[in-house]
Amino acid sequence: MMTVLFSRKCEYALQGILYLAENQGLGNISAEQIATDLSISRDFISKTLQSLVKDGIVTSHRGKTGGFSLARDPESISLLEIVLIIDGNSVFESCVLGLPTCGSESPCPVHSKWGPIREASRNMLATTNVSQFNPVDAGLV
Amino acid sequence: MMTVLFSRKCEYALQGILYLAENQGLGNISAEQIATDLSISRDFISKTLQSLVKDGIVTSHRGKTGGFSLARDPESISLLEIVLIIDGNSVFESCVLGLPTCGSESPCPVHSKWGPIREASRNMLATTNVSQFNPVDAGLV
DNA sequence: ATTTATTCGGACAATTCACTCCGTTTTTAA
DNA sequence: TTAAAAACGGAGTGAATTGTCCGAATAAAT
Repeated sequence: MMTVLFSRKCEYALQGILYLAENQGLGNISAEQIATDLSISRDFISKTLQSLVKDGIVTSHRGKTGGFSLARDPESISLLEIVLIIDGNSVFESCVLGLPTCGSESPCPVHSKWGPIREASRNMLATTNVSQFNPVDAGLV
Repeated sequence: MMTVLFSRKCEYALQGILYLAENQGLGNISAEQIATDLSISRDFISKTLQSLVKDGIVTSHRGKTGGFSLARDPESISLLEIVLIIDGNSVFESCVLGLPTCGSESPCPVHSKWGPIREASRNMLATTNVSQFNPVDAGLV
């Protein structure tokens, strides 16, 4: 497995959203520019952002001067929301050992130990919204 | 991504090791029986355990009455050791957003938040040894 | 000795994931 | 009106992972 916790597509979605948040107010930003600045594939980040358009997180405009921008108030967009859209919530509910029957009724050997860690990671993502990374929104400018 | 944190092979390795720990003292246990009890593929768990044989975690015997058993004192086998053998340590050092440059010098937006969670998960695995799951070793019998 | 039951090794098949490519549509600028 | 630049859609490619299969080697039981 190459990725840590999330799929590649999810990682790119998070990177892309954070990039749009950081550069909010600059109007439409093309996939070309995002890809260049993040050093990732243009076609891939383009497709990833397109799927976020369908979910109402991002808006897009075609044609010259077209591109992507945030569709909503950045304060209302948590990292968790992005993760749930792309990867679903299986990360937060599946057994870490892969046991299909693991649960509160028939817990696996590390079930109780893993629970708090899983909750902490979920909570971290839920309480982190993308406005914290815009210099203006975060009061850094 | 189907798995939570570890590769399928690593999940099976952990399941297999825990199974051998639980049934320690019963002599050799065949891949057939392990696969049946864990409801997974016999050939796959067999191959996975074979790789653990090479690392000195598990011993194997061919022929009739052959099978697998723990090679070492179960107290000396931590879950972390298994994970490092199969999946390596990239899980514990890679950026959760997938940014290749992320580190203490140029941290990603969630670097400081993710650090403690990563340490907690690593610590959980490091401090959990498989003897805790043998009824005799754990003093449950 | 023969049969049976196992690990072992290698090759192979299937699936998923990550990415690429190409043509179409849309929109702005010249 | 034409050209350029962008998102969009769909198909296709490559690699890694996952899982299967088969035969050989080994060892115990009969």
